[in-house]
Amino acid sequence: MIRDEIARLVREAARRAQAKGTLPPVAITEVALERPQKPEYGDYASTLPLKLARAARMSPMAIGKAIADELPLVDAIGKIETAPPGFINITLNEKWLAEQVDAIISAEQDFGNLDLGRGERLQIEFVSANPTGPLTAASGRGGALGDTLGNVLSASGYKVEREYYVNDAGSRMEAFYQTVYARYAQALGVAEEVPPEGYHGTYVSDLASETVQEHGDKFLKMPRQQAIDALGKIAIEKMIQAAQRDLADMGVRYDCWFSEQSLYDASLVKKTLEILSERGFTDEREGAVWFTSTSLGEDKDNVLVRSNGVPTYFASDVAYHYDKFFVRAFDRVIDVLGADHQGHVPRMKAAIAALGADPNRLQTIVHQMITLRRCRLDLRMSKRTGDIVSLREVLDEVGADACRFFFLSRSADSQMDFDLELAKRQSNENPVYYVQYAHARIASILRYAGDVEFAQGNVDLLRTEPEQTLIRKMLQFPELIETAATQLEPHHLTYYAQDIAAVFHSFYKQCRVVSDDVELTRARLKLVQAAKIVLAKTLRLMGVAAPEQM
RNA sequence: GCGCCUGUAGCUCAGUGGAUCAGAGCACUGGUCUUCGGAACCAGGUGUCGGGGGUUCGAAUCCCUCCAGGCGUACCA
Repeated sequence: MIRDEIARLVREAARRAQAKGTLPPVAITEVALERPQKPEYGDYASTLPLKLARAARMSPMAIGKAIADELPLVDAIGKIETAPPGFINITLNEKWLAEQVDAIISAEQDFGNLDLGRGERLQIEFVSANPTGPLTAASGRGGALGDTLGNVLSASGYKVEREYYVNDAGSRMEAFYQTVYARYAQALGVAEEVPPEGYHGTYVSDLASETVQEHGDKFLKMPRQQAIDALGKIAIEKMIQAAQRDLADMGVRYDCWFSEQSLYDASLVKKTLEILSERGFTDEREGAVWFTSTSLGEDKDNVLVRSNGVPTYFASDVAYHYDKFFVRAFDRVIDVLGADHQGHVPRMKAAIAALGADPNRLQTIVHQMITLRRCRLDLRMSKRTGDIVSLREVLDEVGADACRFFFLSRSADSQMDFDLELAKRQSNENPVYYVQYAHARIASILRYAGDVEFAQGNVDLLRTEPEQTLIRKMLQFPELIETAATQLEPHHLTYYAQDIAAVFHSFYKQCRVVSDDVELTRARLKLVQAAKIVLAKTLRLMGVAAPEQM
């Protein structure tokens, strides 16, 4: 991308200045170009002179001049200026900018794609909510983040696999199974109590009656424990399918739904425990098996196998990550977690190190909690009490597009309030509609232009300020992808989408596209076409629809 | 107690390895339209960047500390 190209030129210019002796031979630090916010400072600015000043024992302005003198005036660069206290400001060339419209059109949907990943195999795991209840609105945040990040990383040259870890094993299962059995029995008029540690939400009753409809009372006729297991499995299957539906309706797709139970079935949990043990990272105390993470700098050890012989969730999760790093051997793994699981991160990293892999191959995105409100009241989010707002409800009320956009529009680090009533009431003012409207408007212009043939349009005519501003904004797109991919911060997309929509609307207001001037019409149709490509791609990465009309 | 995250305009929030960092949207007020979609455009900001210290030529950004909130800190997941 052009920014990196210019950074390279600046670095080379500095080296040339050193070769000539106009700049002392000090180490050239990384040339990071900034994007000035004021147009008069150009498109890119280098602070290299300020950074070198101390070591070079020269005034930053003099360094700036020495470097600027060596900068070649390539096609892309229109103007080079040094500005106090020591900036090198670079303005892109108008003609070159105009020509980029053709470049965008020919790149089409590949515009902005990068090759940061070089084909590296990367797995991103997200949501992975317990299947013992419906997905909550909170899962929507993980879904939007994970899916969008997956899109961005794919566009950045990674070979991405998306995965949902299904916790279909472990101690919560039994409580859920018991609950299903009780509700099933109740649906058939048999008195059974939901255990206190069971799941009290009404959805279990719904599941039970559904099962009665499909299977009748046959489970009451078999041995109790057998019935509990059979009913439980049916119910879990239904819950998983519901989760798949919810996420699909939000535009989230997975390559793999990975079963926790399968780790036990394949004896991978056992094997992983053996490896940890062989490598000297386990200890037996009070009848339990511990992972001695303190030896790896952790503040505490963690139980792998309880004194009753049952492995903990942590044990199977270590096995799961063993599978990720050693069996399937992904180069990189990203786990998207809610803040309520943040404590899991350090011990998981320790476990990966203990297994013999570089823990830096695991990255985590810990997103903060969301607080749901309805009519100013906080809503609890617990599956066990059943007092939840489901993702389904949010999708139905707010719509998938607005929902995704909203979840994405804040950095994962910040908590967010989600007032359902507000989200509904404001839906017409939601930024997502502003962005989609810009896309629909573009589509409309292209429809209006009808059969005007503009493939041969001369983009060199696009020299006015609104046109050039739009082009500049489009050229920021690859930089945006890079930021989102390297920082793992998809929220920047929503801001960019609003920016480019605003710049387009402004251009539209000032520049008549289809007019009597045939040549200008063709050139501007090309610009509009390019804007459509960029806007549509931005929306697609976010998983938001780019409507032709609305 | 300890750990992670957060505190920026009335509200919701951006601000990518300091300088060219005081920003956007919403809300509010006032303008713009004889033609391509007005769900639009243009104009309007006196904010101790939670408080206080520190480093520096320069800090919303880095360090320390205090305050406030969220989440962790289980032989739960």
